[in-house]
Amino acid sequence: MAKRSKESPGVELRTKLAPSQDRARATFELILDVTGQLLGEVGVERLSTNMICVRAGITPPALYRYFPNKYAILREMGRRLMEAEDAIVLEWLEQGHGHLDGSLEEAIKQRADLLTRVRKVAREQPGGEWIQLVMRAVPVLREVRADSVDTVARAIVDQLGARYPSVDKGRLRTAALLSTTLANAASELIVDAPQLEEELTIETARMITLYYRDLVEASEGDGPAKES
Amino acid sequence: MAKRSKESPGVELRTKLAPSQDRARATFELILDVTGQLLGEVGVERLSTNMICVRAGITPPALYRYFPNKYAILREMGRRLMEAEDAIVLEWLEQGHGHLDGSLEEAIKQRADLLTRVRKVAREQPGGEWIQLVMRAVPVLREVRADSVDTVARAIVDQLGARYPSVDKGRLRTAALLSTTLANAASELIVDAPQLEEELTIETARMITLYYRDLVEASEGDGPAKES
DNA sequence: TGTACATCAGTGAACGCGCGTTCACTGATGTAC
DNA sequence: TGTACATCAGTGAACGCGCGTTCACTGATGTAC
Repeated sequence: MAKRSKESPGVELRTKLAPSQDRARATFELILDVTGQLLGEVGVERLSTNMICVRAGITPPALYRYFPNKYAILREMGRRLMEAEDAIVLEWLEQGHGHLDGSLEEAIKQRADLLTRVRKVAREQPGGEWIQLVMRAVPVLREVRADSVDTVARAIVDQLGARYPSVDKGRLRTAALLSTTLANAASELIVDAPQLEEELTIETARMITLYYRDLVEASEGDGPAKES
Repeated sequence: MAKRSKESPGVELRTKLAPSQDRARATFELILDVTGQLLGEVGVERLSTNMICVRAGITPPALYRYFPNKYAILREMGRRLMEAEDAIVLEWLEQGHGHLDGSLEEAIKQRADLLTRVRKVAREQPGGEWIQLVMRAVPVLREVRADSVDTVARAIVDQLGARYPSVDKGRLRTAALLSTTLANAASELIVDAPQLEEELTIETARMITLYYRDLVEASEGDGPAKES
């Protein structure tokens, strides 16, 4: 979660009091939950603290007890989602599923599984599919997402860099950024075209896997993979 | 630009009067221009019609003469950007640059050129890099972007479908959606990491090209491209 | 186990502000004769 | 070329509303003895 210091001036994003009683914890969670619902229904720009309070059945001061403003709520939601997603990806990497030595189809299948699991986490969080979008569209929140992408990219570079030392680290990092970005973008595409979920998942996995393969093979001394 | 009918109820998105005099046209353009500037500075949610008027040096009724609300302004900006980008892609396809018969490196270079040109169009429009984001994050505007992606995807299916008839049309469409999505996502990544522009462009081109290659080769009777 | 007290959690009501939007109007531009 | 009139473009000032936020308060929960 890194650099909390570099926050843009004027907008406090940290949560305030941490709830200590059960009732309070329930309220805190309810606020996040309701915000997630509303995100999908009305979008960020029309979302307001008053609206959240009405839907949650609480009064504004209860909300302000925990959050200084709506951006802090969104940030907390984003932080949690990123954390959950990152955990899945990091675990997957540690288990060595990111390696490219076995069969191509097997590697694709492994990656498709990963994509499915990451999306499942997002779907289980109310409004989860919208939060990623919000993290990008709201300037003050971009950092949360950037941190997450950075964390994942680093882990990929570490893992694959160790396994395939001949691959240029810079290119590996670019590849990591791109594949992470494509995976996220594909998720958002599925929100618009849910009937294509399965195909999009497998094809995204294929696209990423083919690319890493080429990257690894090209650097292993036998030149660009398959020039024709 | 297709289905104008399916607009969400309650939010009018069409522009109102078309300006007929030079002064009016200048005002119209100024509004779009200023909105683009502000988009990057404050984000969609804090953007307001009053704010636009102040920056443009006009009074609110002047703005309301042409636009019913801020979403109509954003829609017009989005519509223009999508139109300009689509035109470039469609022309590129018609010139046959999307074919995959020549050398791999040549195909990648052609595609990188395309990506660069598309991005250039976005950059030339004030706030252009933010508009794509807004088109996705604001529910009422998603249709504009979806239409554009759809247009491009269709063109790709037509072109490649004619050239490589053995490729399954459904898969081709999925591929078209994915590649378009990746290209867009990469553009947004470059906003955050401008120093990586060149690498990200070439690697995005590589990723897409490798994928199409595999798709085409796999269906041309010799099975999956390179199983190991 | 009961009670007094401290702390935590949430309420009711209101505030000032900037939002989107509109009214009745003035000034600029174009056009007919 | 000049003038009268129609239309177009933009102004000044205001509106009601919902926004974010805060005040002084009540009720709920936990704790010490």
